[in-house]
Amino acid sequence: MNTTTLTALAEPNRLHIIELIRDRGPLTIGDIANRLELNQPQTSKHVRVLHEAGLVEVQPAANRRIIKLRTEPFQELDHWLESFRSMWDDRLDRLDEYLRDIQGRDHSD
Amino acid sequence: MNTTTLTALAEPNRLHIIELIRDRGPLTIGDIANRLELNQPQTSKHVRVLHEAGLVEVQPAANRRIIKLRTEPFQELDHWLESFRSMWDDRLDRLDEYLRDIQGRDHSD
DNA sequence: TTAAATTATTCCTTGAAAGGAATATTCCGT
DNA sequence: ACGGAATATTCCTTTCAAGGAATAATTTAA
Repeated sequence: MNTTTLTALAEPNRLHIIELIRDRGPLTIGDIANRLELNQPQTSKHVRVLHEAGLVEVQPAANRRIIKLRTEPFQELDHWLESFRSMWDDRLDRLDEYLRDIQGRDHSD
Repeated sequence: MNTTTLTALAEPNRLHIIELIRDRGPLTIGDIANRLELNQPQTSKHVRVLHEAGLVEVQPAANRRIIKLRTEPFQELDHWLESFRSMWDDRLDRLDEYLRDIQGRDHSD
C-alpha cells in the first residue's frame, strides 16, 4: 500500500470532499466550498492535494474545474485490504467449510 | 469513515509495522524494531499511536509487550470502501448483463 | 539486591501541513 | 478591452508530528 493515498484521505476536510463527490457526483470547486463551508482557497488547495495523490480528476470547463473521483486508488486500497480479510473471514470460512461438510456427510448410520 | 485510522496508517513506518504483523503474526516491540531497523523509542511511540487508534492490541508478557492486530478498524475501512465499489463494479455489472443478454438472444435470423 | 534486558517517557529540534488574508490568474460576456 | 466570476497562488503564522538522545521504569535472572 502506498501512503500518499492514505495521507490525502487522512485530512478531515479532504475526506469530506471525497465523500461529497462520491454521494453527489462531480462538483466544481465552488460547489464543494459551499457545501462544506470551506473557503475557496483552502478548497483549491485540498483539491490540489487530492489531485496530486491521484484520487481525483480535474476537468477544466471554461471558468470552472469539475472534480471527479478516480477509481484506481480505491481499488488499490480495496486490494490491500484483501490481505487482511482472512482475519475476520475465518469465522465465515469455517462456517462455509462446515456447511460443505454437512452436505457431503454420510447420514446412513 | 474516521480519520484516526487513516492518520495512523498514513505514516510509512506505522504502515510497515501493520504489514509486518499481518505477515509474521504477533510480535514484540523489539522484534518490530529489529525487523524494520527502527530505534526502540520510535517503535514504542509508533505502536502507542497504533494502539490509541485501536489498530493494535498490546498484551503485556513479563518484560515485553506482544503486539497483535485488531480486526475492527480494517473491517470498518472495508465497509467504507463498499460505498465506492459500485464505481468500478459498474463496468463488470454491464459486462455481466451483456453476457446474459447474449445468452438469451435469438440467433435465428 | 544488583545487573541486564525490554520498553516507556521526556526534552529538544526540525520540518511539514493547514488556515487566513490578500492578491494573481483565467475565462466569459458585453 | 473591461468587469465580474471562478479558481489559483503567495505569504505568513501556528500547530503538530517525527526523530534523536538521554533517561526512567519495569521485569527477570542471578
